[in-house]
Amino acid sequence: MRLLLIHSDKIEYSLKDKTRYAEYLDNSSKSDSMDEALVVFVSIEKIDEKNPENVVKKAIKEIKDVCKEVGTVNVMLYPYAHLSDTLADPNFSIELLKRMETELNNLDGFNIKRAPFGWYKAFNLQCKGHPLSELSRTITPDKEEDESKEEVNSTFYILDTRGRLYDPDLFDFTNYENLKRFYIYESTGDRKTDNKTPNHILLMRREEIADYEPASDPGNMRYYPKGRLIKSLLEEYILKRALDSGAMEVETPVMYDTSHPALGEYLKRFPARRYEIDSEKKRLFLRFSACFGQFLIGKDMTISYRNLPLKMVEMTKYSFRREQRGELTGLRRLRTFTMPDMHTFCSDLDQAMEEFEKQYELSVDMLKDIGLSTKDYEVAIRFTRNFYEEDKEFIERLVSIIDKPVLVEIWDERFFYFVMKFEFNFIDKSGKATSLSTVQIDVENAERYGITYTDADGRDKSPIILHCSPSGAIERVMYSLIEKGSMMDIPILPTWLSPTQVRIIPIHKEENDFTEEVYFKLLNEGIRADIDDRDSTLSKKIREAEMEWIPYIVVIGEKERKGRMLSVNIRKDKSKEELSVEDLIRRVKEEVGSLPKKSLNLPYTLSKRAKFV
RNA sequence: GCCUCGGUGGCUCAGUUGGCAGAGCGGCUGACUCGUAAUCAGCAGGUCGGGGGUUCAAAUCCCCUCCGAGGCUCCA
Repeated sequence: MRLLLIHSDKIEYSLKDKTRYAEYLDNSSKSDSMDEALVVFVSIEKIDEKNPENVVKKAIKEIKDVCKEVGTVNVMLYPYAHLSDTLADPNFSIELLKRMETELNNLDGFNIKRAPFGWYKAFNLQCKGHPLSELSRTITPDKEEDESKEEVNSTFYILDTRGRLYDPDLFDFTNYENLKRFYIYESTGDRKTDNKTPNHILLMRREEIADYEPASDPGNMRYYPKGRLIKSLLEEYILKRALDSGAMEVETPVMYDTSHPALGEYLKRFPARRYEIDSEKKRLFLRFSACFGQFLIGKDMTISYRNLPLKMVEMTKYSFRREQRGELTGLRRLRTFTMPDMHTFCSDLDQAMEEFEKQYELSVDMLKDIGLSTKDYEVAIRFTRNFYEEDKEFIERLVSIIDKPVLVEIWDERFFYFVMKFEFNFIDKSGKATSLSTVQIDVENAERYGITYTDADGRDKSPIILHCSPSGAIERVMYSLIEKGSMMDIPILPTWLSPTQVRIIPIHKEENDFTEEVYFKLLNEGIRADIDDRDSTLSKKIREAEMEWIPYIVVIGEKERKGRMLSVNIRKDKSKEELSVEDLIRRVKEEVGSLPKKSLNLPYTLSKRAKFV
């Protein structure tokens, strides 16, 4: 809806001819006028049809606010098509205008008039000409409130490793502080925090990992070289593990037609807020996961029961969710993020559960490599009551894999498109829970998308689909690692993810040759090393290397040069050791193991490095 | 989106009842040639987030707006 608001000394109009869309009027109202009035010229637009209540509400608020500002209570609503080139259907527009009129009339102390719709009119308007006397407003509807906003009836329990289900209020949370915080976080509205900026936000900037980009939309970050490196390593690792587990990598579009039948239905069941963009003929939305892309591929495939379980994966760069402004927090919650999204078509529930368990174990294992052990997150398993009664042992097995009590949520009946899901939740210092890995058993979408496989009996059947993000969003993994670091006595990243793995600090110029020799040996072994060649003191260089969380700091002075040994500060255990270059190489390589290696994407001498922050 | 709080050199922040925009770090220049968490001195650097208003005078008061943090809500 477009509004042009003119604060006038007087407005008067008279009707001339009808257009095709003229609303019916008796003869009494062929002309009208109003003194000292806010004239509101209105164009109702196509997009308003999506959520009329909401547009009316917002428009009324605007008009009310402007009236207050200019100090008038007289309002003339004046339909005016020329403010927009995407007009709504005329019948819809008349209804909407009438509604605005009614709503305004319901406000106390206002005098409302409305000019008729669909007539050629002559009008005279005397604008007051003060600074606020001419205003325009564009009102767009919020996305229609989700139809699925009804109450979900569910009950929380704690399930321990011996298969005992507890009422959380009766469970002894001693030694399970985080589980307790997670339960409180999930079950109550109690989200009290220390009101401080989260550690990872301070650190992501100080460590030159990521930063806000005010020139973009909120929740869209920029990544500096170190951040890009960490992110890229994680992406590579996570994708590789998914492929190794048998998934086929695909790539699907980031935008889709809002009016596609299957997508429209799904949008209602997954009510994430979308970014929308206009193309010539279509209104498109940016994907919030790779579900549609992979389902649409699946629909066109010819699948035999012999092919199942069948997995597709995509590292979605990007997924978009237009989260509410106040929900965005650093790397924890974004509007644009990177997420591995894997879907597995399974023949039946038995196969789905078998796969579910494998993917659960895969997730545990991946997080471990990434540097998050089972101590670092809490497990939630959620399912319908039926499901639990029929498959108790299955759920108990999941608990035993994690080997500590988990939070269980039991839904009275199936409410979502899935019958079961788990998530691993990182709990940060301020008690906030953030989901990382998750798998859902979807019993609805195969049918909706027309995905079928041919079973042994020759009949086409709908598969059950697993949705899996084995690590959760990459940015969230980074958030968790940084937050975890900030809670450690000596913050550190896993060696394979540390941008600089070895910092070499020569003390005098005389050590330059040996320093370079060490550097190139490390480089040749695929180890990310750099040299602090700046004109500064040793203490200061050590301090700065420590603040960068560098796992190995090598100091080279006269003694080392002559003995061809290295004095190495090992951050992990705060120790200092004398190592040969070969020993150092062996240690680093051992720690990195088969995890991805990438070259340092910064100049290898610190004197060449500019500051990003 | 709503509520609360905030935005001052690249960074972190001070700036009193409205009255000449400051410090530390970083950068640059020079000195120091250094052995494990900040060597010393000098110099440069600011449309006080943006727009409008009040005022003789606005970083400071008012309005609008953008951005950030926390909360509500929600999630990968």
